[in-house]
Amino acid sequence: MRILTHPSRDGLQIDTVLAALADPVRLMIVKQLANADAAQACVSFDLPVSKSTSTHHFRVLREAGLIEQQYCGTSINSTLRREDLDRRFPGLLQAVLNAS
Amino acid sequence: MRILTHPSRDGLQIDTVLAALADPVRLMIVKQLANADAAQACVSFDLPVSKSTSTHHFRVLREAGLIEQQYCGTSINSTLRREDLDRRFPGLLQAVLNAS
DNA sequence: ACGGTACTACGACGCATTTCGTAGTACGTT
DNA sequence: AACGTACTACGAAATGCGTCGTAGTACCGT
Repeated sequence: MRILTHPSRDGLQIDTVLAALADPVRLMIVKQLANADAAQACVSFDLPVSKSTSTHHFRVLREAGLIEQQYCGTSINSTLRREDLDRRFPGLLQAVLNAS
Repeated sequence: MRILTHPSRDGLQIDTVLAALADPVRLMIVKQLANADAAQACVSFDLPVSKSTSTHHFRVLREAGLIEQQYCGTSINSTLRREDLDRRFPGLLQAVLNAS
């Protein structure tokens, strides 16, 4: 329960990334992260689902390589992997964030 | 069996578009369409699934607004809705096509 | 040590999606 | 009219996904 694994930048797959973004709840998370200046604890997100469902979605995002999560006390701080995403799939993140 | 309905450009939803792109078979179709100079009949696609499954995926793409399909004899010619997509979600299609 | 907070693991349920085969329709050709 | 081609509709099976509750772990504060 101490180490969270993340895929490397070169390991990001377009299929996985698109699938991760294709869920409305996860899209909310990504948008809230994009608008945040600092890292956010999971608990600070405003999501219309239960705690365990949140955990599930954060895990999907992390395993797809969209966010980075690290422990900080009892919390987990999440950040958007902007730079890695922009390098690997230029324009993708911005296009999704601009939408709607 | 004559008229195929397509969503309007303003009716395109980012969730639906991303979900449509998140399937490997459908991504193949989109890529093959992007590389084609002219409209393609469904039969000319090289896909690792059965005929009825192809029909299903083409329908999903059409209903998401990614492709346009029109009857042409016994065939259906499909084209990518590049312009509509670029207007509605600038940069998205290109980013996906560039990936991998 | 105790309690509280933040998150996870697990199992379960319901629903959507992917897949296919079969049967059928529409159209062109002979 | 008869046939072949291209695609669709429908139903069925398998799989996957989103959702949740419960029980549990890890950490911090008192």
